[in-house]
Amino acid sequence: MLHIYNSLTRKKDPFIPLTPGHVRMYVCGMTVYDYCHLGHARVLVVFDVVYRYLQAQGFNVTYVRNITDIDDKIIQRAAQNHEPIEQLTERFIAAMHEDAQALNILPPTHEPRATQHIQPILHMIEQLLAKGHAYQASNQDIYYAVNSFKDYGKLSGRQLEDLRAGARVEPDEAKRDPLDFVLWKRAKPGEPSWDSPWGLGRPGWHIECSAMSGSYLGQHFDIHGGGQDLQFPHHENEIAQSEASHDCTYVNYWMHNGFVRVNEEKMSKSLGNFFTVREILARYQAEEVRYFILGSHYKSPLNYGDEQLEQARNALTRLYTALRGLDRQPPTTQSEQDQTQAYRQRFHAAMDDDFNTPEALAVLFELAHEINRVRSQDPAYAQYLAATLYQLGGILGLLTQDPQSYLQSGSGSDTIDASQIETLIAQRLQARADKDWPEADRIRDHLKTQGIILEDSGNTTTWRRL
RNA sequence: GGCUGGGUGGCAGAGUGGUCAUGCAGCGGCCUGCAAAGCCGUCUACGCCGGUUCGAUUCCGACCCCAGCCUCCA
Repeated sequence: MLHIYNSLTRKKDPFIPLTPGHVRMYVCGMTVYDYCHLGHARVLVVFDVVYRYLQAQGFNVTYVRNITDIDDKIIQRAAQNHEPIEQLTERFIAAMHEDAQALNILPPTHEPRATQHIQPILHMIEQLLAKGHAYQASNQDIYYAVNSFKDYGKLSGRQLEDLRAGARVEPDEAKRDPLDFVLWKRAKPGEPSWDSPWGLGRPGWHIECSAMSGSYLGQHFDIHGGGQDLQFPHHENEIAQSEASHDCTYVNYWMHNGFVRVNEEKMSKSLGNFFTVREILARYQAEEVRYFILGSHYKSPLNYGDEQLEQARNALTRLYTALRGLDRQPPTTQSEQDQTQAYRQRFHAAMDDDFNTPEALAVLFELAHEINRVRSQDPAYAQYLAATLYQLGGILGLLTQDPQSYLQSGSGSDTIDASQIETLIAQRLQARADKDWPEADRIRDHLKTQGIILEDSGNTTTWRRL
């Protein structure tokens, strides 16, 4: 049975969806004013695997991942660029979709945008006002009154007192309590705005997720995910908003993925030490990036570096090398299933344990090893194993390429093309037939300097890129 | 200061109260014209100090160290 580490209970809880067979999941997506960086890629990949695995387990999954397309940073960036806000956000939404597609991320069921859900947002704010959980301050902004919600702090394990002690007090703010947060912000001249009972304005950040998750998943749903840094205050505030307005539990399972680090330091926009997905994709294949992300548990820190990406490349090379020449057809007969059963079980046991992808990957390597071991003596068994490897890899969104094309495709600038390589291989085969070893070795060494590795097997030669 | 997570072999990274993680790298062998790939074998571990236990890297306690959140951030 699947167990998920729940940030709310701080332990692994057995996963039982509210509706049998149906999982409703919401993940905080991006604020679109810049390109996705590796941290965003991690969220995308991690929850893509959650989505895929739940589906592989037979659940019907409604997966919602929002887009924040209105906020201070967007307004600021648009002004800097002298660009209309909508043009800016459309540009980066398109870029995000490109990155996601490259990383083999399945599209979520719904991808709601804040600006297209102003009505439900207004409705929720009205409810909160009516119930006394929100108030209009002297500056006209609407704030959530944190002290009106007795469970505030339950997700992040904080006490209101402790939070107040460390809270930064902005002198010009009209809040009653420094921890109160804005639900509706009145528009300044020139800013995008929507009409509301409290005048022209725009939503605060936290309210959009409460409103949109409610619209698509209902007031109480199964899984809510996002980066660790959203646990407080964003998710805490979402709970406060949703539970106060609906008088019911908001979410059963909270999942938070760890950060990407560079040199043991958090990769973030404020530190400026981030790498965009497209920068990385210029140097490594998308599948290698995906493998790199899944190579550590989603809650652990993930240290970014060339060495790590190269290790991912080597690891994938090993898997694809084992798969070369074998078929991806899944086993169909009972006996085929039985022969590979132990591997499936171990893979699922790993994934059932809070999506332990590193351990699941280890099972893939054991399959690869077994394939290599038996392929000459028992080709039929090797074929079942290969099909299983493809199938399990597919649950992680890996091994979707043809082995030949993976092994022969480079990431960066290739200096030599396939037909040139083939020509040289033909020349070398002749040299080998003539037992002209120095010439054969010369060609092989020459290709090696171009990053091409030759592999002889009998009287055929295959090649791959390093 | 408060609250979360962590500290595993050369590197990355799982896990477990007493036989193997896994990948890369190393070493020896097989295969090969030589390689590559692969196979067989093999070496480097569990922050520190106590405690529980027949036995602890794994459980408990203290300590040290690291990262994160407490302010926009995936």
